[in-house]
Amino acid sequence: MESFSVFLVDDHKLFREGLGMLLKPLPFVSEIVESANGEEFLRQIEGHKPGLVFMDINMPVMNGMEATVKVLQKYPDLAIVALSMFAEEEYYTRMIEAGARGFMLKNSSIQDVEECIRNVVSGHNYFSPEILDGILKSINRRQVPVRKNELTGREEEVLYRICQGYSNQEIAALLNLSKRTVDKHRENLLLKTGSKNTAGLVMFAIRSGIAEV
Amino acid sequence: MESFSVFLVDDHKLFREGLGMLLKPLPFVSEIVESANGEEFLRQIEGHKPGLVFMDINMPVMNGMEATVKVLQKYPDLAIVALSMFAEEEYYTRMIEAGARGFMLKNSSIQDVEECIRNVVSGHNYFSPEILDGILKSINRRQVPVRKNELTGREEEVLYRICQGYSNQEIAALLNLSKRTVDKHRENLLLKTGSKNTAGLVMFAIRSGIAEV
DNA sequence: AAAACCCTACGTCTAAAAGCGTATGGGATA
DNA sequence: TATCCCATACGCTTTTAGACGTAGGGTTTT
Repeated sequence: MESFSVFLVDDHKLFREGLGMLLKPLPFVSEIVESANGEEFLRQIEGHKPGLVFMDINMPVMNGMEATVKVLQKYPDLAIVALSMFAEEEYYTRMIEAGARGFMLKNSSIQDVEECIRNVVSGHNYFSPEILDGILKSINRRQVPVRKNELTGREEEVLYRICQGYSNQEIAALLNLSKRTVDKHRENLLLKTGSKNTAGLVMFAIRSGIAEV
Repeated sequence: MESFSVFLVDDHKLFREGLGMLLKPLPFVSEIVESANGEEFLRQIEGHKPGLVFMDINMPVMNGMEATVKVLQKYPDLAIVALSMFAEEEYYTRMIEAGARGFMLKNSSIQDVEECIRNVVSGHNYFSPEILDGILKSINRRQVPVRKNELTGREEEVLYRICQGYSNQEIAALLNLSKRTVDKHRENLLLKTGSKNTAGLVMFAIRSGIAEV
């Protein structure tokens, strides 16, 4: 295997640096470049094309899904591995759609990472075992052929405010809308996210990065 | 400075290993021991007393606050530094109460960590700048001298169910209580956590580790 | 023994959320 | 052009949550 440079995109510096130290000794890693978020990554990649990217999902400014979509428009054969704390369906389905070749949980070992790299740079995929379990499960309970998610901009905005503790009335005032409009957005949010109440909406928002804990 | 062993307590293996790689070269670090959660840590510390502990807060089985309280009962002079993703008041106040000597955010640099270690092992404290800001702010808005938090066992249980999306009625059935009792617990939860509605409760629960994302 | 705290439980009232349906104008898209 | 999706908005009903208050029986702490 030829050696190549690796990009680490994650907003937590300690994690980036630590992972960098783990990767540096690997024989096929020639260089490591760090980015704190998707936007910084898109800037740094110009004239500096990596062989592999480890991409966090939840990041400020620009998250990993957006960055993945954008960078693959320009470099369609780039190997991207998503990094996440959570084996959450919403995450890996979106990242797979975005074009990521692998999905690793942050509680993996460095041996797993090494195996992942070998697979991914040779054109294959790699998914943490927990993710594979999740994928199989989600295939089994696929009663509805309809896709549920993908919120509209307004829905995300309303959801974000809900997580901040605002009531529909308050959100309406904030966004200059009728209270009944916000009611409707909330109704659609419950439907799309498959939640049955506010608690479910908040959990969804955090998992999908719309709200931060 | 004499050299000493360092414990890393965090449920994310990659983070542990990475931080370990960063710490290993430091001259005063003689050995690194990893634990995946508070319980494992308490087992491993027997006959293996470290000079310093980096303790994650959100962990399964036993979280960082509980582990800190317990280990300090036995080794009151142990230096413990909390590690967290979030500069959240609930976190650092609890960890400070528990007896931690420092609080670092996971987006710190290894230089910060080194400074932190120097301070803490010499008996001083260390807090990330964001934390210090938060502490100052919280002092400024201290209208109420009353302590708000510390939930009872029942309250935590109810809160946990709320995060799972259960209504009060359903929780009552689940725990064999009157619906009105659960109403009351929920009311007290709002009061103690300073939330104004369900969304706030869920956010609190996640930050404090009562619910997992 | 007294005080403090916890868990349980009830009553009443208002506000908010949730579950339905309908509808219109605008923009993108097929 | 016709179709689809989005954002906007309203009506109606039921369920749930939130804001007060009170109170007994139990345990733990002082």
